Amino acid sequence: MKKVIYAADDEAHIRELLQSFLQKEGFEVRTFADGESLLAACDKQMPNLVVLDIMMPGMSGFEVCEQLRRKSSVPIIFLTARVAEEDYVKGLEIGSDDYFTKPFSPISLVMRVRAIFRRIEMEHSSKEEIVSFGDITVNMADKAAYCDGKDLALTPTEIAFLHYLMTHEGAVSRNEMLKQIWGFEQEVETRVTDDTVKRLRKKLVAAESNVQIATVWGFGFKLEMK
Amino acid sequence: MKKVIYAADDEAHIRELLQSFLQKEGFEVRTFADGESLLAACDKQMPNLVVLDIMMPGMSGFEVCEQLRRKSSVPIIFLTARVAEEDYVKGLEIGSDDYFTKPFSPISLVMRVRAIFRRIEMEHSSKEEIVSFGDITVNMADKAAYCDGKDLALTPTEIAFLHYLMTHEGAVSRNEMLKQIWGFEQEVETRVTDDTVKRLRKKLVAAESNVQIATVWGFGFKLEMK
DNA sequence: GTCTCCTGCCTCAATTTTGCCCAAAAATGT
DNA sequence: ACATTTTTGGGCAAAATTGAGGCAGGAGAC
Repeated sequence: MKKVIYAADDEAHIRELLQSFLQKEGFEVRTFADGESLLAACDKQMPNLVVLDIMMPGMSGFEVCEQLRRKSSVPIIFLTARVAEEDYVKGLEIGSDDYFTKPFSPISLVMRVRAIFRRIEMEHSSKEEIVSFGDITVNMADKAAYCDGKDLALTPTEIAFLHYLMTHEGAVSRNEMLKQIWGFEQEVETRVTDDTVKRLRKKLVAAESNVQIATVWGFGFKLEMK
Repeated sequence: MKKVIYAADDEAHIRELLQSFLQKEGFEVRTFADGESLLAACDKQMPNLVVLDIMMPGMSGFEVCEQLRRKSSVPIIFLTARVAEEDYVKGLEIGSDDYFTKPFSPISLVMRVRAIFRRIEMEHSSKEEIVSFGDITVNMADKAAYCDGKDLALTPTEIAFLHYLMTHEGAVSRNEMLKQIWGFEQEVETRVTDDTVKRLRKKLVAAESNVQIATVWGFGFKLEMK
């Protein structure tokens, strides 16, 4: 899914510059000659990032920013011809993410945009929810496991089992599994772990993963790479 | 709760500068003369933000960043004496958040730090009024949802449900929904979520949206694009 | 008062998961 | 080599979960 970027600037050649450089990076870009039309477009669909010139006829970039901030925390980058510190400070105070002084280096702008998106994605994916081993990735937020990006279609028990194996170094005993995943007190046959392993193995083989579940004889299981 | 900031720089006067300005802003600041000691401190307690000089004896700022990124997505600001573009790019590529070229304006740094924290808080408090996913845009101010700009005519419960799904990454459990949208204490049948999903799906299909609500078996739901 | 719409709940059918049994295979001990 | 213990894999059916249609009470509009 392409990231959508809206940009407002009254100077046509700046709009062209933004359009061409950001589009070349694979973003979907829409430019506007003034803040009002950008705001109107946001009401229909909020973009993933906004670039605002500060000095514009009609609403200033600051005013547009304030309006946007009532509805959304979409990242905003200001463009300014003035270098006065107070503008900079004011811009950041009302919630912008960055600013560039004209003339700016397009490559720097692109880099900054990518840095902002990377930051947001990192915040979202909150790291420890996603673990990987070999070509297998388990995403607990999605409650799903993937092999090379392809969904393995695991059931709740299977996901829990695999995730436990992946987050615990070395071999894991059957009793530990029964305690952690099935609940200690439950009257389940000790062999249920084997059932889950059986089904997991089948799905791993079907997906041609380079990961396999090895048996630790008389003890439990551990993950291995072929 | 004070935000904690760690900073590493081999130049004493830079450390003093950072210490005094950031402390004055109400942050808890600890400075280190090299990257190793900063990493060691992170093992004890991860700060809310890290400032790294790139050129340091021992580990470079980049190396410290790479180590940190294995454990955390803590925001990182680089300080550099060099203006070469490749350094900038490299720094951003390995997941930093920003950079400053020495000599830098302390007030600018402080502003940037506050902007980063503000951004994180906004992300967290997910009180977004306008959010989009695929061709769907939900505007909580209007209590309306649009598919490509066309009103979906959703009811209050449906709007709340869809908005919650859109503002929460990954799958959402039925219990979470019941708690957040129907209110925990209420004695509602667990299946009411299914009812809302049923009705939402019907409207999404009718609007020919590229968004669909996927079932996470035994857990809840999540948004997907076709 | 009447009408419409929203929403929770019920039921039945279809689907999926999962614990269990059993026989064969593998590993271990004597 | 032989007996014993453990693991494997197939198959099965009970249990759990979900989807769709329909219904009715209640809030709000007219």
